[in-house]
Amino acid sequence: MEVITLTGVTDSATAKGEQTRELILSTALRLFREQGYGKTTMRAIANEAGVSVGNAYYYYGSKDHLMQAYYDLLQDQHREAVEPILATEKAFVPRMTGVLRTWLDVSAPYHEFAGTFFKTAADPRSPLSPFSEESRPARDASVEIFRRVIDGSDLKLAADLKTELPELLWLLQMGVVLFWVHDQSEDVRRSRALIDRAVPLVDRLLRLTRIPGVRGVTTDIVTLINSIKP
Amino acid sequence: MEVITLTGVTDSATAKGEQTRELILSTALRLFREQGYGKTTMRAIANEAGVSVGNAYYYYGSKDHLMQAYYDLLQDQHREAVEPILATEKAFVPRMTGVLRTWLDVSAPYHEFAGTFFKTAADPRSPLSPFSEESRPARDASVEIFRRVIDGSDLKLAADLKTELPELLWLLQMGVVLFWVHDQSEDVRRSRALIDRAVPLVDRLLRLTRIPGVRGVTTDIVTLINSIKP
DNA sequence: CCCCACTCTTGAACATGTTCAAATCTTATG
DNA sequence: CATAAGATTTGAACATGTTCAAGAGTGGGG
Repeated sequence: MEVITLTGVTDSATAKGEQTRELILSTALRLFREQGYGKTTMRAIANEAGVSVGNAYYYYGSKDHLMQAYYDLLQDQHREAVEPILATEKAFVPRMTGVLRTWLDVSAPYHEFAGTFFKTAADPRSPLSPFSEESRPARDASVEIFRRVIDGSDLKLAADLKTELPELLWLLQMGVVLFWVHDQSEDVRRSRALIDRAVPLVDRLLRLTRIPGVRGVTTDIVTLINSIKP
Repeated sequence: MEVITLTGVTDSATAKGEQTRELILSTALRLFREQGYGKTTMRAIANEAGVSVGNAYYYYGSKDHLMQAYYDLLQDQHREAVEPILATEKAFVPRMTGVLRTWLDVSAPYHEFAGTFFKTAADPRSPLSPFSEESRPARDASVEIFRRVIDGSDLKLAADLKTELPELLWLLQMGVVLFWVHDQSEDVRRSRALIDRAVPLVDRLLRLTRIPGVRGVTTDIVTLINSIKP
C-alpha cells in the first residue's frame, strides 16, 4: 500500500500508521472541543475513531500527550496568524497588542478546557510545562515571535535589554494566559482589556529605561534574570 | 463519651468525629511526606489510619481536599514563624527577605511533592487555586503579612502604591514559589539566591517611584492592577 | 509462493479516585 | 431504659487512565 503523506513524501512503511495517528489526534481534539477535556474519555476517543483503546496508546503515550499535540498545533496556528501583523504594523504597541490578541483568537475555541490544560502544564515534571525541555522548541518559536515584534518596531533599547526583552515579553504573554484561563467574562472581554492597557504601559516603561537613574536598575534586573536561567 | 478537643472545648457531639478527621489528615500528610502525593493512595491512607475508604471521603471530599488542608497548615506555620522577623527587623530588605526565606524553610519538607500540589493549584476551578474564593482566607492572611512587612519598615511610599503593594509582594511570593517548585538545585540554593537578589532590586525600584517621570507610570500601573481585580 | 521480522491492533485486566446504600453507633428524649 | 433521629462507618461497585500479552496484518528475501 502506498499513501502520500502530508509532507508529500511517499512512505509505504509508515503510511498506514500515520493515518491512524492523525485520525486519533483529530478525533481527540474534536471531542475535547465538544465536551471538554475532562469529560472526554480515552474510550470515547477510541470508539469515535473506530480503533481500540490500546491503539490510541500505541501512538500517544497518555491522554496528556494528546493535549501536548494540540498545544503544538496551537503554536503553529498562532505563528501563522501573526504574520500579517508583523508585516504591516511598525510601532511597538500595535505590534505587541496584535500578537497577544491573536493568541486569544486562536485559543478561543479551547477556552472552556484551557483550565485543565494549564493544570497539567503547571506540573514541573509534565512535558507540557512551559519551562520543560520538551517544550523548548515551542517556547523558542514563541520567543522568536517576540524578538521579531521588537526588531521590526520603532523601539530604541540598550543592547543588554534588547537581548533579554523577547523572553520578558514571552513571560508577559504567560501572564496574560494565566489571566485568560481564569477569565469568565463574556467573550473574554477582560483579557482583551488587560492587553490593551498593559501593552502601552510596557511601552512607557521601556522608554523610561533611558532615564539615567532608571538605567542602573534595569541593568541589574537583566543581570538577575540571566542568573536565574537554568 | 466526652473528649477534650484541641480548643479545650468539651463537645461530646462532635468529639469522636473530630478525632477521626484529625487522624485521617495527619496520616495523609505523613504518607504524602514519606512517599509523595502521587504514590499515596486513598486506600493506603484509610488503611494506615485504620478506617475505611468511604470514611476518609466522609470528612474530605477528595484527595485534593487533603492537600488543601495541608496548605492551610503550612500558612499557619509560616505566619507564626515570621513573627520574630517582623518584631526585630526594621529595614524593608531584611524584613521581606526574611519572610520569603522563612516560607522556603517551612515548605522544605514538602518540596518533593510540591509539583503535584501546584499542579492542582493551577486549575482555576480547583479550590486550591490561589485565586479561588476558597483560598481567600489563606490569601488574605498572607497578604496581611506583607502589609505588616511594609508598615513596619522604613519605606516611604505614595498612598496609592502603599495600598496595593502588599498584594504585589504577594504576587512576588507566588513567583518565588513557582521558581521554587521547579528548583532542583541542592538545598534549593537557587531559590535562596533569587530571593537575596530580587528583594534589594524591589527596594530600589520602590525608591525610584519618587522620581517625577516614574511616578506617573507607577500610578498607571496601580490603576491597571486595580482594574483587573475581580 | 512461503516465511520471518516487523508494525500495528485488540481487548481484557489492573490501579486508583470516587460514590452510595446499607449497617452501626451515639445521643437526646420520654 | 427504649426508641427515634442523626452522625458515623463500611465495603462493594463504578469510572476511567493505563498496561500488556497475544493476535493480525504487511512486506521483503529466498
